[in-house]
Amino acid sequence: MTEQPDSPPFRYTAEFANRIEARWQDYWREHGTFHAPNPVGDLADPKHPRFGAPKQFVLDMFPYPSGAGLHVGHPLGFIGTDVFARFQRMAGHNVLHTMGFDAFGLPAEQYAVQTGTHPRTTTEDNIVRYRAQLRMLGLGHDDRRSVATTDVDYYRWTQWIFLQIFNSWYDPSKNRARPISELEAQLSHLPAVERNRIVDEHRLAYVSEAPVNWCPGLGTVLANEEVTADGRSERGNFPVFKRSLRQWMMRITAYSDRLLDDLDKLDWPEPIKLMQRNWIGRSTGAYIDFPADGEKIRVFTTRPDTIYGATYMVLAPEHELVDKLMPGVWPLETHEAWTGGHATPPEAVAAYRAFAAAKSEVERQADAKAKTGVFTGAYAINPASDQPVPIFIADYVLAGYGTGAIMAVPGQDERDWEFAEVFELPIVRTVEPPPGWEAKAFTGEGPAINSGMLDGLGVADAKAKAIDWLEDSGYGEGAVTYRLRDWLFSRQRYWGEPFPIVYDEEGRAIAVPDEMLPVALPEVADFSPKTFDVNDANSEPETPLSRAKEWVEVELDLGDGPKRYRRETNVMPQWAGSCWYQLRYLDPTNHESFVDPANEAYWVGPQPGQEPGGVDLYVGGVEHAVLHLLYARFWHKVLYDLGHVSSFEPYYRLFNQGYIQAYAYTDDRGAYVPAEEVTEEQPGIYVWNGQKVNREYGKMGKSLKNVVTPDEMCERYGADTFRVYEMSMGPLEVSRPWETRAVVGAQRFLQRVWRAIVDENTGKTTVVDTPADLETKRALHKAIAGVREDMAALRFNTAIAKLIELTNTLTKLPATPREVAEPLVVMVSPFAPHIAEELWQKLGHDETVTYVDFPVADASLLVEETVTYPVQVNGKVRGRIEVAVDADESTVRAAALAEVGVTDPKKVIVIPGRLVSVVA
RNA sequence: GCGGGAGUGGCGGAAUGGCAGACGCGCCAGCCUUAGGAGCUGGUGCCUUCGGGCGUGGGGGUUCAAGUCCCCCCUCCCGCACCA
Repeated sequence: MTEQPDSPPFRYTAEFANRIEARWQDYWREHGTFHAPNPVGDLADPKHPRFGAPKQFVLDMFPYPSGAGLHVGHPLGFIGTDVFARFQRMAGHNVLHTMGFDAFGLPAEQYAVQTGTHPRTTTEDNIVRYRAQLRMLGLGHDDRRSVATTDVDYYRWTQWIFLQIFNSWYDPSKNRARPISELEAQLSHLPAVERNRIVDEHRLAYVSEAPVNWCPGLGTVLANEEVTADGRSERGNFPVFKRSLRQWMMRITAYSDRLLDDLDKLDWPEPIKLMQRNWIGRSTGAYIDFPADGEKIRVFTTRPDTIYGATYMVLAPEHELVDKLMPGVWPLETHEAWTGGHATPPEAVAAYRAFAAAKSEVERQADAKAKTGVFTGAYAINPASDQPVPIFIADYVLAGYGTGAIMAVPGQDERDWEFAEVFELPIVRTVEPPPGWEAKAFTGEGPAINSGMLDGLGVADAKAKAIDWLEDSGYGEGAVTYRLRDWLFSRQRYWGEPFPIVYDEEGRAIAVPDEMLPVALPEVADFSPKTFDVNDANSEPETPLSRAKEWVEVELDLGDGPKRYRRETNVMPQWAGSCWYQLRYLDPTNHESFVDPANEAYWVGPQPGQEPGGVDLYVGGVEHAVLHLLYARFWHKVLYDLGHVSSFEPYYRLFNQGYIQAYAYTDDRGAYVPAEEVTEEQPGIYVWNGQKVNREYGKMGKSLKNVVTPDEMCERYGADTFRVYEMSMGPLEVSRPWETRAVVGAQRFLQRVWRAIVDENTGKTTVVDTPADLETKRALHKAIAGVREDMAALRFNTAIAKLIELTNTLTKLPATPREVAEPLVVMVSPFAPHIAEELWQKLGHDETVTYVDFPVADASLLVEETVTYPVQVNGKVRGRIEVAVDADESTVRAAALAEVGVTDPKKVIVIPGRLVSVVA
């Protein structure tokens, strides 16, 4: 943006802003302005003005330093936390705010593969670039505390925490994790081999052979949370297949109840809590065993009260008992519809299995309405009614949930009803529907019928009695199941934390002892993963580290003399590093432990009114609702159980910022055209280069040709303007479109602030020491009261509106009184810190504005002398009256009636200070 | 299908049940100016016969008073998706 040569030399232009911004950024760095003092250790500083003050730990979600760099959407949350952090400093808090980098993971590796450079090189370059972009925005970070997950000093502790998890087990009787040594002690009477087997089966991090999500396109397995509903990888959108593979798992399911119940103690948005609750998916009910030909078919049900209505059973097609129970020939008089037209049960079952396996996830969901299945030829006995019930297989029963088998109760379950209709199975209602009920299955509340001993009981009582009966008779037991599965923790990639695990000759996983940490990621000739055809479900994962032979084969002395071991060649998933980073921020230079207990207790320990402890404000996007946020809570709880931290939740208050989105434009061929060059010729008619183009709304991205970068905004307007614009364009939690041309409004505001205090021609301050008039004082204190409230509630957009209003009253004055200028500068400083520092200095102060007290409103100036009441007649404003603020109700009433000329009102309502409503 | 969130000027958005549209963009008029992607001042919901009328997705309701509370419906976004 070019300025006229004759513009005044001290006008607040973009160039001018850029000059002072660079200067203040240097100042902050040199003075360590944003260093937050720790209670103990390297970062303790008793001379700091906030040493020992009440703390505030303000945290941004760990960014991934992408090769594409930042666009204007990325810093929205970062600026929000910075504004809040600066406000909290001025409100007297010791504020910890910093930023590190979640730098391991697939994208870095993929980018490195594409460019042929080492992931470390690209990652470090990206971090450098990211840091420069962040610095330019004037973020008040304590840069001493910044960490990257890829730092060896950092992942040394990630490995240490992994070993803590590996070396512990969950004791259900104590409902917490305990050191594995305590389990070993309990089992000391057993022979070593058996003891080891039991111990290894109980570890919170364990190896298991189990069906996992294998993604050939990425060459790695994925966690359930990383697979979308339609069976594709969240990253890259490649097909994902279920394969049974030997993999590392984390026993997060042991924590299901605590992860669920402790949500109630957190200050999080309800939708996020709900998403976690749904993901964990606790259901309470019972296991019931149905005898069948010498076997027992165990089902899970949430409605044990309806057992008398179980008229058939359904197993998942892959259920292990199907082959055992299935007879070679159909029983006599088998219903034609049940056989699927096949001559024998084995043929029918094989055909159905093939049919079900061929369906994609998408097809299966699309077909959810039409129930399919086939009779196995076998019968079980309903233990309550003693009736034989046919056993079907059907794909509406999922192998992965509950026991992979259900008792079908068509009377009280819509799916079972539909299936029963298709296969002409008997339907028995065991809960009496309300009179006039004409629909099919009835899932509501009502008395039990056709249910023997349960008849007449309500649903809850019937459930309890049914469970008692099951437990007494040995047919089952009350039970709770969860949707949550254990967390698949290994990845067949290069760019991740190596496991601190070796295998001995027997193949037993053994922890690398603490003193041998870190296990550094070795250099390899080829760090690219073995790639496969994206649809090659039968391909075998091959880890890049397995090719580093001299690293894999290692001789170690683990206490019983030097022996040969083989290293684990999987690496940890990207989520590992972000499970605990906020703790490392607290004590980043500590070499003795991952965080000193005193520093942990000070920054995130339990507080009055904040029982779980944790970060005071955590800001980030909603996309991590069930991934990072669930994993990090789990790790934190393990650390808590083992006594390493005093808080039992990592993030006390969570805030989801919205996204900045953008318009993109396509021409007739569907090709994107540069959004910057598109003009709106008429409302709704967009033109580029003389041709009409179509507008779409969504993400910002290179391929959409609509990226706007903070770099370019800083250059064209200055960082302060950019910050003010982003904070003023709407509430932080709401997504909204970017509009470059509107940024100028923020610049005009800062220019007016500048001009209210500084002469544009001389650069000298123009404030006067004469007191402000009463009206101006009132405007100031009204602003102070409002801004303070808005800041605390993260309502930055309305806070800025109030500052603009205050500034606009000042521009009408011949000169700005100092007693208004100073608080204005202080209140502006969280949003526009550079210009605020510059103005603060011009007002004669030597020190940074960072630790100046935020103004407090004088309550006496918030009350006006007179108040204007609108007078409504039958709900419409018909006039207004001005009366003394302390006028009593009858005075107001009389004045109001006189004003609107009503002599005989039916009713008059006076709302003190608000309005008068007359019913005529 | 279930659950959650949201619908307010041309646009982003303000409004403890109490004057709808704060603040900003854009637009209009004026000032300044060498012809402005600059600055300043003022205006700007819609309709109007200039009295006023109508307006917060639609329709009902509660109330002196509803964007806000209640009921029904529509649209969009997000999550889950045959979870037994």
